[in-house]
Amino acid sequence: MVTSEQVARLAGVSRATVSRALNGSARVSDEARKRVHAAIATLGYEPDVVAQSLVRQRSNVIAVSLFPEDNSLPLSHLGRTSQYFYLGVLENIERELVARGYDLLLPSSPHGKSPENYIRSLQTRRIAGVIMLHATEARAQALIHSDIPTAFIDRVVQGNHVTYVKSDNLDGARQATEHLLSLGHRHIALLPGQTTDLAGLERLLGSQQALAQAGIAPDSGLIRQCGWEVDEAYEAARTLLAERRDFTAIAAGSDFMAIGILRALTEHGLSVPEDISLVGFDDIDFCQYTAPPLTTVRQDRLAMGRGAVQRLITMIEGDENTSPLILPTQLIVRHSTGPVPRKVD
Amino acid sequence: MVTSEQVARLAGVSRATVSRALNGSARVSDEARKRVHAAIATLGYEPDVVAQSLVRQRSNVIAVSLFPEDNSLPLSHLGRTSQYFYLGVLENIERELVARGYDLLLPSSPHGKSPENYIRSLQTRRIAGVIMLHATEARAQALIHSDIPTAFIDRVVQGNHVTYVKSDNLDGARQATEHLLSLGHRHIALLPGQTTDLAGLERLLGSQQALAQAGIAPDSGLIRQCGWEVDEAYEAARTLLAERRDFTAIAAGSDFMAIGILRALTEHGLSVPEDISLVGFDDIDFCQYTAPPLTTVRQDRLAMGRGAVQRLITMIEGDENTSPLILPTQLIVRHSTGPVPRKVD
DNA sequence: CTCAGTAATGAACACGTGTACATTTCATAA
DNA sequence: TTATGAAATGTACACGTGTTCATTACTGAG
Repeated sequence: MVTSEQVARLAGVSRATVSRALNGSARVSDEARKRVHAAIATLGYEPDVVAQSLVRQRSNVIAVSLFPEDNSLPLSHLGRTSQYFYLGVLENIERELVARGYDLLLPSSPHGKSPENYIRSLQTRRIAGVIMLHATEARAQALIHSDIPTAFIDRVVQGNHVTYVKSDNLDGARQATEHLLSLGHRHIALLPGQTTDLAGLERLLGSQQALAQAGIAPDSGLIRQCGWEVDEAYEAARTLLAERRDFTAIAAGSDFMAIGILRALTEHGLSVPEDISLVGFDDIDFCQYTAPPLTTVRQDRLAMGRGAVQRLITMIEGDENTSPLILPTQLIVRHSTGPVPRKVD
Repeated sequence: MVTSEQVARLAGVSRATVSRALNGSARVSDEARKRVHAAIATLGYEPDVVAQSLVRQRSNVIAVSLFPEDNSLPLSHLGRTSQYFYLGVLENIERELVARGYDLLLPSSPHGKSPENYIRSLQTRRIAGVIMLHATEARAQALIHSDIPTAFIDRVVQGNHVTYVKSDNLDGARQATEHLLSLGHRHIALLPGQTTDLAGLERLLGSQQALAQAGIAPDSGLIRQCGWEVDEAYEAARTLLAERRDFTAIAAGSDFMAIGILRALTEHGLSVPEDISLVGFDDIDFCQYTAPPLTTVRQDRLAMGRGAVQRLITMIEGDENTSPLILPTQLIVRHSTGPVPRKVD
């Protein structure tokens, strides 16, 4: 390991000058600066990140929570399948962090700890900030009340050192529903996902707004609340079909849910989009490969990751109050939606 | 921040005694130990991980490479879709690391750096060890020749401080092919994936072994080499169909490839498994939700993650030569395979 | 009682860096 | 020439921990 001491010796200056030459802030003569950089290049010196973290009282590490916090449960409250969406966000978070000189730590702490211990474990690691993809209520509260800068994804929060990034779920659901309406559908079943999650609730409201605007009376029999998982949507769709409800289209709360619904429809002898139109949400990679390829609402994973990092770093660097970011969504029309079938029976 | 100094003061001992009481090795009187633990509980003390890393000359951080190293490319050489498989492995790596008191860092270093800088950046972070899911040749070589303990996944390596974990791809492909043979198939097309990757090569060889053992002459016209991506497999399958080859089954190198193939078959008016049987590889979550649900070969992601962590930690703790781990694979029969169709034409 | 030996403990240094403060150098104006 | 100030640099301390080495307390044998 080559240290700044060796660099100083070779450059014929003191260690303090080396440090100043690197961190730029203080004034160093051009002469000395040049010699220092030459010595660094010769020796291949890189500062010891650990020692820097100790003396600066802060590391360059950002903790990102991707996995469920309780490892006794195989599923997170948001569902295993949501990880596939968040993986895309994570990848963009990673790129943006690296570009800005930060490291990414997974997970934020040992599982199963109390919120207090969770915060403490972040502190003993000198974590500079946190990005929350999956957060339990307890941890979210703990972070909000701590002074650790945190960016939440898909969760609305308020306070100092805290902000959030989310998609405009309401508008996305509205777009999807309006698309179905424009195809002539009037009886549209809604399976918006877990409405105790904000995302699910907003997707439900967005669809309802579009229906109301089109002058369609709400039919509570066509609204089904269920979890985010494929199987749950599958079961909900089966129930809906068994009840012989009258509908020609379904708006799903996520692509994985749409996949479950698609399966239920197919098993029931219905074809998509000839008999029933189907819209998903998220635009995961997989959508293009279902049969038929899924019409869906795209969430901008790149902007989500970048936006979270950019806002988090702003907070870390001192700007305590950072405005949240609401990202536009975009309807992607593929082949799971079509015109209303003519009534045969 | 509560420090060991405060604990020492409250317990009425010196800081050295506190340290010894925590790290166990040296002898401390029961009396003192008890007072120290009481003080720790009262104050809620947790050791400063950064300071520990500095003095121990080693952190408790394991770097895991999940994402492609060159962020100018949207795809890794192993393909974007392989991330979905490795995400499952990563989750198990994370759990096992946390259970053993280690942290997980993503990524291992800034992108686009030379192998020398890559190693140096690991060293300045005092990284205890590395798990490689996606590795370019240059980085793999750099790690092998460094003294940083490294566990490779799906890559065979030899040397000190280095070991690997992989599935028995050969046997898996053999199982899949034997399954097709047992259903009466004699004309089996092979799309084993990227055969410049070890996994692809082994899957090809496994299938060929099974065919040879059944006394079937190799038909090079039924072997198609292509990349791991859905689209590549889709195109390869289309070409195969356009050539009007005579086959009743396809063994794919991955589930995502199978999805592409399934699409090509469906578009060509063929149904699975009535006309053509199809086997995948990996058993990603998605397999259950294709139409029809995919017969495939399961790789044990839990054992893969655990095995890599367990072997890595063994190396970190001093046992330089650790044997590799070859994991058994398991055929999962769903509904994409069936008996040979009777010849109609 | 004395001496040796051992268990327990504290003082002090080391890890590699950033930075406040003191010191030196040098130019400029009175 | 001398005083003044700014610019550049070096010295020394701090960050929080682990660990060596010296010191103290205590036990048991002679």
